[in-house]
Amino acid sequence: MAVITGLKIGEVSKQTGVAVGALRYYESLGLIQSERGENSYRCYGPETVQQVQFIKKAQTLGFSLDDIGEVLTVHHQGDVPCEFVQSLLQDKIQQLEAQIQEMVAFKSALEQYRDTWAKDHPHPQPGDICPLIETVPLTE
Amino acid sequence: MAVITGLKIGEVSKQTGVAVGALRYYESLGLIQSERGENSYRCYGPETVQQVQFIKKAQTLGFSLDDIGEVLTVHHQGDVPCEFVQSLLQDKIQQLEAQIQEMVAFKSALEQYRDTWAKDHPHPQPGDICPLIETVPLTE
DNA sequence: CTTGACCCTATAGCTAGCTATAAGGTTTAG
DNA sequence: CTAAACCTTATAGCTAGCTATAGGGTCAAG
Repeated sequence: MAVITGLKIGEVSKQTGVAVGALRYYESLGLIQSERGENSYRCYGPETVQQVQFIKKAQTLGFSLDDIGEVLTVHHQGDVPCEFVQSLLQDKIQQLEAQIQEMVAFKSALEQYRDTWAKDHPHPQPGDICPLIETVPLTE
Repeated sequence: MAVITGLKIGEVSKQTGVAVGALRYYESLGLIQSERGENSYRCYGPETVQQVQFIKKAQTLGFSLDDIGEVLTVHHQGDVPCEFVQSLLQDKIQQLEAQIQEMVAFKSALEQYRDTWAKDHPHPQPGDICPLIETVPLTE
């Protein structure tokens, strides 16, 4: 006879390193499930630990809880979500690349301002708060 | 006799392109000031337009409203805040560089996962949700 | 004289992923 | 038997820079 080990939320928390409040939050989002004992305590199966670790791992890859929920939905439909995960990952990589390029361009712009200002300090106009910033164009 | 032109908040909004609510928010943070007419309407001097544009320009450089508040404090103390602005800008550039490096490293890690997975699809373990994600180590 | 365009304050909501708190019920160790 | 250590729900708060809404007062044109 298999011993049915129902885990209390604090035990899941200790085994995964995820805070009790966060676990309840995941449950409110439908990422994990629990039964209730007669005390109304949440009662988790041992597979929950793996599921929570799955969430943590997916988070380290930059997946949002929303993404993870979609992955779990695919899983619960009985499908293997690997293809879906791969396409999500590819999206993340592309978004990251776009953000990096934006940030590099922005950094260059800031360096331009810094260097221009260092060489050729702008002349204050009457009423100026800071002539450096005042030279920045208004982008509408 | 100089004509005293008191601007109403909607006029400042139109001249700067900044929403009325945002202007009230800036005022709540002490970034701009107003007098009140007997109607209790805010009444702005014409220099307010330049001040709001200053805020917008500083924002395009990545300064937070908090930063901008500090710059304005220096200004209101009668000092020219250019040196302070330059040091803030240098900080921004360095933070940006650090973030870019983080993101590049993270992107490489994701690409590694993607490429490893593409070559050598991991074998599902019993209970796995998605073998791809399951191979990610738990970072504690 | 009324209608619409303004203005006011105060509060709630948005993003994301939680944490913290209040106000209680349960269980377990001593 | 009591106190600590759990558990429960519900709500508020955090970041930043706002926007949106409710519920009102004021003002200008026709």
